[in-house]
Amino acid sequence: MGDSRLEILDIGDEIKKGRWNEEEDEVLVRHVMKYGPREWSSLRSKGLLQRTGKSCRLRWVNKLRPNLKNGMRFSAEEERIVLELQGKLGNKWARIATCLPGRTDNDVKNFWSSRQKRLARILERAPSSSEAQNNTAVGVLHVDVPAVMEAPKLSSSPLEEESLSSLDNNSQMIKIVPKPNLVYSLLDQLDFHPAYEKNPVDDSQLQFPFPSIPDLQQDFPPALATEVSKNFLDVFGNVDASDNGNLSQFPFVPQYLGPCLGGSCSSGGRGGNVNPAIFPDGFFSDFPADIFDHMEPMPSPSEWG
DNA sequence: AAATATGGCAACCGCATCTAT
DNA sequence: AATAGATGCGGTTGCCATATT
Repeated sequence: MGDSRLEILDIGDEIKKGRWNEEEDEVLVRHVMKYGPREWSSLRSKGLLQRTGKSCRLRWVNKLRPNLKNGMRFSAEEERIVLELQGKLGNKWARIATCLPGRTDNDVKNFWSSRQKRLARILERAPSSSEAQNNTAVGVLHVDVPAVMEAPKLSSSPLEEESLSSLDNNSQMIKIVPKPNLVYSLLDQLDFHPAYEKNPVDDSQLQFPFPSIPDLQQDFPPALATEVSKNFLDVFGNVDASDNGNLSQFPFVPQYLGPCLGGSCSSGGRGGNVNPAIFPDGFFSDFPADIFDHMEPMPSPSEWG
């Protein structure tokens, strides 16, 4: 293939498709650090990448966004949640993913479809109904066990070992699976620091030291929270570009509380994962489940005035 | 050892919805 | 209100690694 940058130059205005390389990831991450997760099309219009805006967004959302559980198998609990919610909601993968911190709609979709394929094959091989009548127990075992109760394989790959080891024992904080390259070092900055502000920043500013999250919380008490850049919240609260409505809930019902608290995934808009890096599992378990039901949503940003 | 099947995943496509003008 | 562009979602495809025959 050769140097991918030359490749991009060679193809002129053509759209590049297929796998992303490290250089492209780097450009994309820098874009997000500067402008936030939005204006995807500008990457192409500025000649930075030969990718469509959609492709850029997808790459960010599915692979580069902080706190994704890349390389980790679905846990038994995650599997249970997917099964339950798919039963309730149908194929609303984005909705289901909001209840699974670190998982994307694509993850959930892929998980479900491979599960379905597996089930279909098992059913294919299962004894016919007449055969099953002769040996019901075997038939049931073959079909039901893998479909509903299959135990998760734990730590089946080196990558997964690495991922699991990155879980904090007490807080279950999730960190990016470490990869020794520039993209991930940039992402490390994104993970813990506000790498960009309302206005685009110079590349020279995209480096340490940034204030830590606790520092920011001190610096931006709730009453001043609207001063915190939307870009910052987009990343740390996993808010997507169009999530103005969810963002509006900050600070009283922060985005990273997610739509699933209180036992309901049906309220709330798109996006909105709990950010485990900020609020570890169990953080809210001390509160009554319906505590947030009694809070009124904040007006949307357009109404902030 | 080679061929085939399977699982897992990344990324594209078309359509729907949202937002800005 | 109409339109275009941007974004989001769900379905689908194709590639690659691994397991099985």
